Amino acid sequence: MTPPFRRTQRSLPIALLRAREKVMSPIRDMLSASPVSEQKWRVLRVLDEAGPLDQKRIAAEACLLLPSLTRMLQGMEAEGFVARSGDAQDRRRTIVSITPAGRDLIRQFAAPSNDILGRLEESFGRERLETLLDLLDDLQKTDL
Amino acid sequence: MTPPFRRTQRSLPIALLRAREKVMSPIRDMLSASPVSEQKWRVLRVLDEAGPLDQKRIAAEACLLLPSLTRMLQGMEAEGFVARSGDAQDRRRTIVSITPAGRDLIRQFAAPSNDILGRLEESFGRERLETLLDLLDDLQKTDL
DNA sequence: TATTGTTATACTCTATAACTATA
DNA sequence: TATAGTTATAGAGTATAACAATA
Repeated sequence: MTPPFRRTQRSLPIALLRAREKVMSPIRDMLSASPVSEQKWRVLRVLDEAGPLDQKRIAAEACLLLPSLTRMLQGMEAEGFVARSGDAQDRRRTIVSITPAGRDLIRQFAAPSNDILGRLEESFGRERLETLLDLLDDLQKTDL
Repeated sequence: MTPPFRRTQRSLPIALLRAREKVMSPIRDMLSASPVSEQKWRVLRVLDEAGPLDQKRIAAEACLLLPSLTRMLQGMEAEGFVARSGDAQDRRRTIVSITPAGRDLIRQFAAPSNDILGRLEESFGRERLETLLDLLDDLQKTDL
């Protein structure tokens, strides 16, 4: 009788999780010295890069649910890291942008974050890392 | 001034998360019809594959913290999916094994689970999936 | 002294549904 | 009617420390 499943080593969901835990471990250590959670950090990274976005888009980009995001943004707005304003074209929408304080936070942790990923690049190999990122990107775009 | 970070599309932690969310989405739908959470499902998969393990090892394999695992195993034991027994050699340890009911649960969801991953393999490509799994496996083993 | 596992505790995020306002 | 976002609520998992038993 053949086993009903791929071995967990060959299970894509578990492999993705294990790889992510590996990479996130030092980043979590870094973020523990910051005023934001891992999830809030993702929101800041997305806003810093993409510019102002509505909440639905942020939720999709940062892999969060809208109700979770609402709560997080309320906190982050109170802490001064993001600002929210209504969309004049579509008044159902709220446009969220990163503030100077939010950018300062990002910059403050840019160095340690890049150190971590630089070390990874060194031991794992730049070319293989590029290949991995390409594959992950394609996977995300694959029809299921 | 160059941007201080890689684009989030090229950020490994976010790429891993997005890819995982993509793959997990249909699997979560599947598990919603089961009596176990995503995390408990991981524990069952690990036990089914590796055989009886102590809790520290399960936690490492399934990417869970020991206190979380303790609570989950108490529930799973009450539900009859796992059994726990003391280790005669080292009486600090608890050995956990999957029960017949646990295996039944695994088998019950083997087909839909493999369907999902089969569809993925079809659209993403078998060879690229193998490459991706190899890279993820290597990443997990990389020194940081 | 170090390790395995448990308990306690506080907190955060997840998940769903119901609701408001706007389109 | 559908969509964007909020609120409410329940529950599960995360994280840390402190503890017990054993090594």
